[in-house]
Amino acid sequence: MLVTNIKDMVAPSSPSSRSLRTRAALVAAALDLFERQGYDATSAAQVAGAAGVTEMTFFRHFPTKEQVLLDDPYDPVLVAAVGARPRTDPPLARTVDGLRAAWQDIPDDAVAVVRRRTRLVARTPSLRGAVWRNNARTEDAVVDRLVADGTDPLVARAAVGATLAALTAALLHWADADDLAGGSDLADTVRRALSVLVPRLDRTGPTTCGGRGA
Amino acid sequence: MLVTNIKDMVAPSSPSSRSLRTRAALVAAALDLFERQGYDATSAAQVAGAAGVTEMTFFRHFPTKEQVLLDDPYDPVLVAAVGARPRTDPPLARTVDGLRAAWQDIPDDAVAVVRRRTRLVARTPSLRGAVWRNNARTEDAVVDRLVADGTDPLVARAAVGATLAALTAALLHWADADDLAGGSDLADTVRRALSVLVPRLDRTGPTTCGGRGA
DNA sequence: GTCTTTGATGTTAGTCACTAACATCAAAGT
DNA sequence: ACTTTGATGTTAGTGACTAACATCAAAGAC
Repeated sequence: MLVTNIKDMVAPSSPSSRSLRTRAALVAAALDLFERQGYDATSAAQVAGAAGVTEMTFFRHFPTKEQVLLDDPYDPVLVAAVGARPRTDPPLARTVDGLRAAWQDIPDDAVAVVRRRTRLVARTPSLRGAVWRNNARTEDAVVDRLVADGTDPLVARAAVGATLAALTAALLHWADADDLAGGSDLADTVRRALSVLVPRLDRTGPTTCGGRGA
Repeated sequence: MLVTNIKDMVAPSSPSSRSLRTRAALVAAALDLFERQGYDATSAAQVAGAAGVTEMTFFRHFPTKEQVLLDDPYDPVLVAAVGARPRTDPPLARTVDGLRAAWQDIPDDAVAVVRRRTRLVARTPSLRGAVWRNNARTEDAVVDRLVADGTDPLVARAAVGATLAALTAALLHWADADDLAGGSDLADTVRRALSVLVPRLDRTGPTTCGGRGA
């Protein structure tokens, strides 16, 4: 059992192209079936079958049926965006401004897939819990960053939890609306929801208060 | 099938004392077993058995295994507290002040049971989703109240979602701490978390900004 | 080109949350 | 006593997972 390559010691193995293809097929089949017949009415075995694979293989790629819908690796981006805000800002302002920056410009193709998934979540009550379990990961990551900069843990939890809640409200609201309406712009919806927590300064017109500084 | 009593027309039936006893036994057995051997390691059938009843009966009283832990009917209290705040206040301030008022003074016996349950949730990752599914009910109720008063639906969702997130952060933080420490006061923890969103005015010392008014 | 290794997949069998259909029991009213 | 009706039990089934073990297929060693 000799190790023939350093790479094998670093990680168990980088995912093979075969594995990646299977995973992609599962995600595609899941989105398709969920949209056509509903999330609850679709079994994991059925998704696996549509992807030309076994139920067992499905669960080797995704720990739960929900996770096939929610496997975005955006956390590092958010953590970086929040961390980039001045450490002198209060925690809530740092978090809100960080998320604001991160969601300012989203590539159009990303918007499309976010929309499909969020629509499914919005109209499937049993998936709400999954969203929050997913948010928990993100929350932990951002909280760790704030705490590392000296923020009180409770304050950090409250600030990040509240901000992610507002963001989630925006996403669900946006996904639930019809595309036809003119007001269904994702970035704008996110901005409106976040400004409930921290008003923006870079805006024409009067603001309620001086803003976020000490 | 004649109706012999007006009461029978109001509700299918008021829960009999027998039903109430069974329900209480299930809750007690669940809390006990969950604390002793963990939530995940305890099956619904086991809880039912400890309560002297069948698994089927368990699910007749609680739609899911989680709900045996989370059956508090506090929603109307919160809705009333938020509704009681002046309609001229911005939505976030109304919500935060409402929750603040509702959690200001909690009877000591209620604190004890909230603590037991919240501790379980805090140390059981698989229960996090349940908390949010529970919060969703409360969120809907409070949002409806705000929207009825003319608040924009997206703004209402963001405000209420964020506030409940901060409150939940406070509860989890408080339940996770050891009782020994002096700072483990529930009401104070809630106040600290909520003041991240809206600073209080009734406080000595300088505040960052004018507060919540227009 | 064989040989070998190793990760990806299949097979089987089992647990547990939950549901539906039907039978029974016990209390409460007549 | 008789009847009604809600609470409970019984049985059987589905679907989300998990564990143990067997197999297959691609990538490298020779």
